[in-house]
Amino acid sequence: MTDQASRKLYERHKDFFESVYMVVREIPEGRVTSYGAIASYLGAKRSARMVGWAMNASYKSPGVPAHRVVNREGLLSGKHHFADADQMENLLKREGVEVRNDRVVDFKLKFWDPSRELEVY
DNA sequence: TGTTTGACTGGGA
DNA sequence: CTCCCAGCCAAAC
Repeated sequence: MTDQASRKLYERHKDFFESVYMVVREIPEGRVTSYGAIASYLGAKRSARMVGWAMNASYKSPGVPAHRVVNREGLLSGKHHFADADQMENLLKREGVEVRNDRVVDFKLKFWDPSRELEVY
């Protein structure tokens, strides 16, 4: 591996959580995306779990709408990490996203894909 | 220092 | 539909 490549890898890793937060902050109200879609946009397609870790620590960073990130099936897999068991669902419903049985209704329609909606820098 | 555990996912049986 | 697996890698233990 070249020096440049390893430096790039290091930089990407160092800023990964912050990069995740930047993307999540761009999710419009009333829309949702998935851990994998964010990872994919950041060039780490197989690191969806790391996006989960980032969300786990997201309370430390202001203005990160963590409730708009769900899993690939539209399930609210992170609901237990919010203050109340129903907070994630309530936040979504408040902005017009219907939720039934811990799943986003019309997930396909509400889905916001950063790879399609954001410019690649 | 080694192992286990996940806010995950795509593929396969 | 269910179940399993490999790949992923930071934390926690």
